[in-house]
Amino acid sequence: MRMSILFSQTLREAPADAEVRSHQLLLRAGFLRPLMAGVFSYLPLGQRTARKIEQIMREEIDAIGGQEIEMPVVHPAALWQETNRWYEIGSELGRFKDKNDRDMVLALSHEEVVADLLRREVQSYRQLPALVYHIQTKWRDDPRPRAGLIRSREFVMKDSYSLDRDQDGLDRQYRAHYQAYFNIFNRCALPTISVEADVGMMGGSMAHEFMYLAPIGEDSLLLCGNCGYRANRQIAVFQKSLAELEDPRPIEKVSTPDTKTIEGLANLLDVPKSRTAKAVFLVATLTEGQAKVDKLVFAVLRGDMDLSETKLANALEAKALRPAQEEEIRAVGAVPGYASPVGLNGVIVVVDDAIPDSPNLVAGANEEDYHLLNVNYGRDYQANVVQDIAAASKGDACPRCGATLSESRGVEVGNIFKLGTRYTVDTGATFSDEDGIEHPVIMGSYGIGVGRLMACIAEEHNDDYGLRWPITVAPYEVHLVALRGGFEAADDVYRRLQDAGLEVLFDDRDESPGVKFNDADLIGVPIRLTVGARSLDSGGVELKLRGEKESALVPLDEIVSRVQQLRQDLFDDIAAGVVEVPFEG
RNA sequence: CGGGGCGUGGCUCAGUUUGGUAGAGCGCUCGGUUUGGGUCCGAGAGGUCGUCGGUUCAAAUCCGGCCGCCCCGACCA
Repeated sequence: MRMSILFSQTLREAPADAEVRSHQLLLRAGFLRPLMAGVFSYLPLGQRTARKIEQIMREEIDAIGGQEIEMPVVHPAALWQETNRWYEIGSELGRFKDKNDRDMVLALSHEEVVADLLRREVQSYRQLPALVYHIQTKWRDDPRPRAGLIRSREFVMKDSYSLDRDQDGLDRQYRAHYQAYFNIFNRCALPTISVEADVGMMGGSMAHEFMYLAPIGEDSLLLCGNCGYRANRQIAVFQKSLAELEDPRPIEKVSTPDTKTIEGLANLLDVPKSRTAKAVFLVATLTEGQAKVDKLVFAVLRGDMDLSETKLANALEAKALRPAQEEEIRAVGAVPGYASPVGLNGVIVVVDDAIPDSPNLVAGANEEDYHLLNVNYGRDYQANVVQDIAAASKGDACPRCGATLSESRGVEVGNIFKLGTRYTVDTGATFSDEDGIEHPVIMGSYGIGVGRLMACIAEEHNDDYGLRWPITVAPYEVHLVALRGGFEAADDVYRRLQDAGLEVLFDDRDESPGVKFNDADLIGVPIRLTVGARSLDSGGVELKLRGEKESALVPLDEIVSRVQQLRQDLFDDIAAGVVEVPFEG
């Protein structure tokens, strides 16, 4: 491609509303342009990198038996009503009506359509297992898009769907994806780890997320340096410190004026936070059939622990949780800052599983400026649910080995879900076994966001001058710069490199050397060639890698073979990083 | 959805406090100059100051509504 006709320009300065490094660079280098919040156009360079990432995904999913298909972006709402997701998912799901006033859905995922295909195409166990996938646009009307492609509303996703007759088959395909995903990320030179994850709106029984560790990441991860336990904080478990065993003592009301926080309470009464009970009020949206009902939920934890809203939502099978308003809390007779489950009616009480083993806690009296001493679960109040609803934190004990957990931030670049029969029962997607008995197909679903992956690669591979693409995903392999006195020779080199099958971005513009070098650094193509009077006088073409300072001078007649060799070396370097990863889960 | 910030040529911003009819740099066009790390000089094009309404002789500037964008939180590839 000749840069004189390339349909994009570099920007000297980043647009003011880009804060994240990858976002700034992708805009400045002319890979992306914004259309509206969370929606972007891909310019030629961005499109080429995205296509390369997609091709890597294609190859790796094909290698584990995937068959590429393409499913529609617009679905009839009726199909989503069958699986209930029409009712369960909120504003994130794009909805509109067609000309006949029929409800329509913009695809945010394709489990429903796969299930619909299944009930049409698959009747027999002989047709299983199978694996289908596509690479296609999704619309998720994210409440808060941010950081460019890291979190957008419209994005392209590679989503695959495994179809099996039994759990063993699902396990096999799940593990195959686990390795394929590491292969994909390694081929993109993006370091990632897998973590145990919540199943979220996909449903199902098991999920892993693939995380690129970075400060800009929005997920908190808990990691054990000793045994390798890794989990998203949403669902991470930990060994809870045990309270001293003591006999329950009688409840005692004490005056605690102006003491609304656990911190203040522990100080005032001179007890550790673990001897207090914390009350958290939330409103949970529960589905009863197709109807949504909001219920006030009272979560009780020990004062030294934080609530995991994900764990709580899972315990209640709630579709949404939000903090309760003060009026809603007072309406049930509780007093914010002095609340406790003692004596409350008409709320759903969920108690963390550390509470029954923690006797004689300090809890609110549901009366301004008073707390109760020696509150005991079972004797003084009951719960609707007793379950682990506490969030693990840095410093907590690893659930497996007891070592100290550390915390990191990560960007979720991919995930894999064991869906089981979550979608196939509702839709009647069944097959007949050898005995003619019908069973629902067992599904898994597996997604990687193309744009987010591209942004993470950009986030990982850049320096003060611009992007530094790994050769596997670089928009071009070679950036050829023509300078004064070298245009003719460069034109010849350009043709010969192309004839040899190399991908070349040729800067044939009438610009000063400084502009060209700066643009080359900004765009970040891995191999740079410079042809000018000076290089020709010294004997040929200057060859330099984007990541390195020093350059080499290569005679004109050797340039094609040298570049081919260098290109191969760069590919080999990345291939060396594609390794077997033992499955942990 | 809660909190904060911002909307002025393609981009970065000044001008708003104290109303008087819009500016700089970059980019773009033309001419010259320069030519190995964003040359320099000159000329030029380009803006209903997000939008609607109000106050006023007069509004980018003051007041109100709406829209959009960004950041922080609750949520996701």
